[in-house]
Amino acid sequence: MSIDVGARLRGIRTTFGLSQRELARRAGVTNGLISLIEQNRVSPSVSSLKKVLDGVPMSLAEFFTLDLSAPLQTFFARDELVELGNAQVSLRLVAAQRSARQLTILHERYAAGAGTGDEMIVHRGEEGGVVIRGRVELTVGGSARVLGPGEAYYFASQLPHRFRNAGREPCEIISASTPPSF
Amino acid sequence: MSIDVGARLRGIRTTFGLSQRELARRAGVTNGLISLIEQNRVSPSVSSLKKVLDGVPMSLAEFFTLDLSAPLQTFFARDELVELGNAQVSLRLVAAQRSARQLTILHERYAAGAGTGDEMIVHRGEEGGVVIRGRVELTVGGSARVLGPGEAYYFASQLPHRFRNAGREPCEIISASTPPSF
DNA sequence: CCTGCTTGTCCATAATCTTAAACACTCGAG
DNA sequence: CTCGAGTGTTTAAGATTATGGACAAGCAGG
Repeated sequence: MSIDVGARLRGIRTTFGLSQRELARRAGVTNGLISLIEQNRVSPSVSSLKKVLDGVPMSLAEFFTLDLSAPLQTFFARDELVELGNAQVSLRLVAAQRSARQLTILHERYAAGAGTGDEMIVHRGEEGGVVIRGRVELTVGGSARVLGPGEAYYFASQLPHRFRNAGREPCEIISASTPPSF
Repeated sequence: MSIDVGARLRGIRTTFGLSQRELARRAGVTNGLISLIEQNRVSPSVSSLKKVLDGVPMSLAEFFTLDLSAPLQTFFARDELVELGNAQVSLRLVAAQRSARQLTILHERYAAGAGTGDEMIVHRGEEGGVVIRGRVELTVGGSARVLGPGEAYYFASQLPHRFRNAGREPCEIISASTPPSF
């Protein structure tokens, strides 16, 4: 048995903030079983393990796919964001290292007068964001609007869209889109 | 027990062309156990299932990740390739539907009648490619197909596979595999 | 028709897993 | 300190799984 089922289960349970008894209650098994499994003193039957994981909840596939040796990074320092932009437009990607991302989260910064260009952008998915500094002119479909700090947007990315810094100081946006384009 | 472990195991075993006894011998368990598991008359312990899958070989993660109801596409017609390029650069993506790809690309060429030999190849990872000239007979798991120029393939390398030039002229393939085996 | 080899299934028993209950420990409140 | 409620662990007994062997069916060759 090369796979340490016990350590996996314990790691998952503690990650979810559950006690053995609480997990056992949710799963419909006894707390003793959880204890024994976590100590690798028994190799649970697939049906038992499934019952236990249902209490998390988590699928068997997820359980065995989980890579405990390289836990996914949760927090990212400022310089851990990956810069995708240029001198005028800074696009700093969150969790670029993560392989199976569902979201692209960007910290965007536009110099005065800068923007995404005259060409309208069109791609799949949806995107949204919040302006945190400066004034941004956002054009989506036929309509345009200037957004200031605290204001936000959300639209289907199939609609032609364009960003432009409409002020005299740099502006910043936190944006998110799915599926990942970077 | 919502997951049909028995059917999965049987499907995998037959795909690999193994009898219950042969798999049992490789796995170091009894053939009776294989039979009982496949009939879902027992829910094997994780350690037993691991032993059985080691005889294939296949990991627990792969076993539970396998989607039998919607098998991953193996063959792609010319128009099933997804174009990712533009007017200047054409990028036609193979198996765009499949998430989490990590590929290395090869340009392969087989002389008339040549191939990878009679032995089926089995290794870890995934591989795919495009035929650009000639005709190639590709056998993957139980199924075989002759692919011509513009057609493509993509499959998990754990499935026994074999390439053979099925035509009278040399054939060429642009292929990709992961992790790099050569 | 046999013989020999293969296949998958089934059964009694041995081995293992699961339960229920008790145990020891920690922590905070009274 | 003492109590209560929480934690994880342990153990014996009951439930389930795994084994080793027997069984019937299918197939190829003599």
